[in-house]
Amino acid sequence: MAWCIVVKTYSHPAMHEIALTAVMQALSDPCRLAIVRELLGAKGRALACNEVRLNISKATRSHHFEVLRAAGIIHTKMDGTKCMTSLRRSELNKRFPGLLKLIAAGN
Amino acid sequence: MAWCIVVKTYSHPAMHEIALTAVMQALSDPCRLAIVRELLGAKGRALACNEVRLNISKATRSHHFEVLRAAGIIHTKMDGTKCMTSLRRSELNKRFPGLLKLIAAGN
DNA sequence: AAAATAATTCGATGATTGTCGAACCACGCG
DNA sequence: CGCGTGGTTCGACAATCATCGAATTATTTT
Repeated sequence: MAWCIVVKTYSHPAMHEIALTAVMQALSDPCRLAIVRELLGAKGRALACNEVRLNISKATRSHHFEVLRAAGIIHTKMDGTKCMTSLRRSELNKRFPGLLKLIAAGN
Repeated sequence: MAWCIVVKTYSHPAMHEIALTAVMQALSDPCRLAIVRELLGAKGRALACNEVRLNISKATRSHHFEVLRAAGIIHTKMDGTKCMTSLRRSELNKRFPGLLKLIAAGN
């Protein structure tokens, strides 16, 4: 008998594959910018997706996290029924120095 | 007899009116990013719109400059038949410190 | 086993966007 | 004056995007 353990995983692009335009695009939506800022405020702690306060449906929320993931900005990992999200801080700082600071300061 | 001297002018938003999302949005297009980089390379010298090399039609070009202008990134001024474009460098550096450096470094 | 929880996937829909050609306007020059 | 140059404006069109509800999957709790 064969076993196949199915675990949901997420694909994260390598940093060097990421274009600045993609990052800008991802951050051009107020919801997504809010998500990133929340993560910045969490000081490195990973957040469950639903921990981020947003007035949008589950589906839309999932979509925004997907976009941020594809843009290389966040990292997602399943943990039981929750999915824990964190910023790819050090990588972003290496690839796009100043970006996170810009976002944190901005307003 | 009444005179009405009609001169084409451009409206430029004040810096404090500009949201980071709008800036990100404007820079999320490869053409527009290329324009900004060209201006960065011009070291403060204002460029005529058509001086920027782009494989797009006049109409599209005009559109992109309009978007950049609305986002507060460039400043445009008529000069005879040409329109001269320059970066709003110091203002951008004040409002969004690190942004221009990010764009210049990016790749 | 059933219920509750957390999140993704799947259409669908309406809005925004990038692109273009064509028409247009203002200026400077012969 | 008429023409060329530089740029804008106006539809139009296709593509992308944000948003949602409903169906679905996986896990934990009861």
